[in-house]
Amino acid sequence: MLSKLPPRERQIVNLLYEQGEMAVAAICDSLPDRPSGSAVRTMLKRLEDKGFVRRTESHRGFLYSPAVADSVARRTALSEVVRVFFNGSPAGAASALLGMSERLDGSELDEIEAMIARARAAKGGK
Amino acid sequence: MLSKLPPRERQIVNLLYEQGEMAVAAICDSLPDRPSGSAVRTMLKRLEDKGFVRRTESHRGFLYSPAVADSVARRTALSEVVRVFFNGSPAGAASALLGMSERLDGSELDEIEAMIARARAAKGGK
DNA sequence: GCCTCTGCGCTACAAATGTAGCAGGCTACA
DNA sequence: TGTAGCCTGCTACATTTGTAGCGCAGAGGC
Repeated sequence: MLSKLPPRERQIVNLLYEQGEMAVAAICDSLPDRPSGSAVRTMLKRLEDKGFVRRTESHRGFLYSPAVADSVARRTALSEVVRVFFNGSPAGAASALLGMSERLDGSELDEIEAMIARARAAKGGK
Repeated sequence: MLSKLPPRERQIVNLLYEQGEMAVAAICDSLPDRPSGSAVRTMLKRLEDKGFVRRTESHRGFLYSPAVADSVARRTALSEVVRVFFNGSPAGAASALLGMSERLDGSELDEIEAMIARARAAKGGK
């Protein structure tokens, strides 16, 4: 559903997913072309209305964070990429992903191998 | 750079990446809310100007296709998802990808395992 | 207590986006 | 060969986005 957002709004939501929680000033600083605070506040309002962002009162002003759970947003984003660019094949996307990273983290590789093993077991077991 | 496109334009480009090459009528049919042909043509013109789409004359009208190579677009899209949702860890994303697919294709799993092996070798070899 | 400094919510407005209508050209076929 | 059907390129216009300015309210310093 993030794909329905206009470019700037998406940038903001992306930032929030990256950082988890941000104040307006921080958002301005992290955004290309440094928009004014009020510009960002307007977007955040719209995003809040659309249900993508929620805010919590903090000691100094508000803190904004994504309203859609990370896990859900991740799933949606991955699904879209898989559908559009990998002909619906998650394994194909995973393969490309591993291929494009220069150095891979050992423990994560372990985890992936374990997943493959499990997948093989499930398939063989049937 | 697809992230700079407004929602509708992105939908169209996504379609083109999925299908490879499409006529205007087919695009209309595949799009939510069935926009009119002229609406779609306007977008395609804009996308062409922006350099995301190119068109080739066909026997009957034009055929539209993505102007940015699939491989490049894939990379870009994956990078963004990885950065935004997986803290920059491609392996993490790959892991999530494998976890979310119900049935995995055997030969692709082989390929992934081979990649892991290569990655391990490269790391150990240094 | 007063004054600055921040941050907030309007309001306003230019630019971009999303959509449709219309007239013209080319194809095919009765 | 006339005419029905597509497809195209404008042009026009409503809506949405992107951006900024203004005035107000609470937090601290002096």
